[in-house]
Amino acid sequence: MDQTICPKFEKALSIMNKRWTSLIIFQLLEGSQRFCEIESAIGVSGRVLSERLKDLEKEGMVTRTVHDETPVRIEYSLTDKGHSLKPALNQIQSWADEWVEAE
Amino acid sequence: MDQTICPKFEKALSIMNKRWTSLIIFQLLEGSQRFCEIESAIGVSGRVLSERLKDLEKEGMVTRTVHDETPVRIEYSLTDKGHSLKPALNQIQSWADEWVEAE
DNA sequence: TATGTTACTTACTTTATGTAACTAACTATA
DNA sequence: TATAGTTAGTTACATAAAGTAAGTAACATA
Repeated sequence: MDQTICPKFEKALSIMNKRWTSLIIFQLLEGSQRFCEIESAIGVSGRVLSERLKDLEKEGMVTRTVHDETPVRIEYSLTDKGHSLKPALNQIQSWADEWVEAE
Repeated sequence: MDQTICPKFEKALSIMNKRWTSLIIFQLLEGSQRFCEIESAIGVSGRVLSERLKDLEKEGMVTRTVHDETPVRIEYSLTDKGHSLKPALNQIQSWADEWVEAE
């Protein structure tokens, strides 16, 4: 285990490479959304979504807002840090458009 | 499980989000390297590295070249498809520089 | 003959994820 | 008042993926 790779870059990948994380952020780039919306939009299980949203909150990338309506409405939205991943995700999208074949 | 997300993008993420894949590609952006070099540079286990390199070959992103020396030397290098991920990885690097704190 | 080299593979353990049922805190309906 | 319905989770259990460490093939050198 050498240390030839930038630790910030490694940290970034350790966040983004966790399954579902990038898709959750991509989804939230469309605007704030509630738990069940994210769940059904990207097909992640509630168990993992819950885990990821907590991680992303800890990383300061996502904000959780409780609206005291009935039934309770909880909104997840991106912080500036979360939003700033947009160019990277767009680059991945461009790569996909050019290199990934449609199924 | 809706289908609101571009399938090409999802496919791209399913490749890139597999643990170690992005780091392997990032490492190979420096030039072709052999198995044990990649292994020690990024700290991936041989078991998984072997698996990932096979996947990446199947996806047409990595080429495996055998040099009949003693002991045998096997070089892994990026194809155009693999190399073209550079802008996306650079964007992640930029994001990391701006937003990830040094430890 | 024993040791060293690279590039793996195999067997086994630990961790991560998927699945589906369950809970809390309410409201609406019968 | 009991029953069912809502969202946002959590829990327990099963399966899949990754880590660990030893083993193998095919050579060469000491």
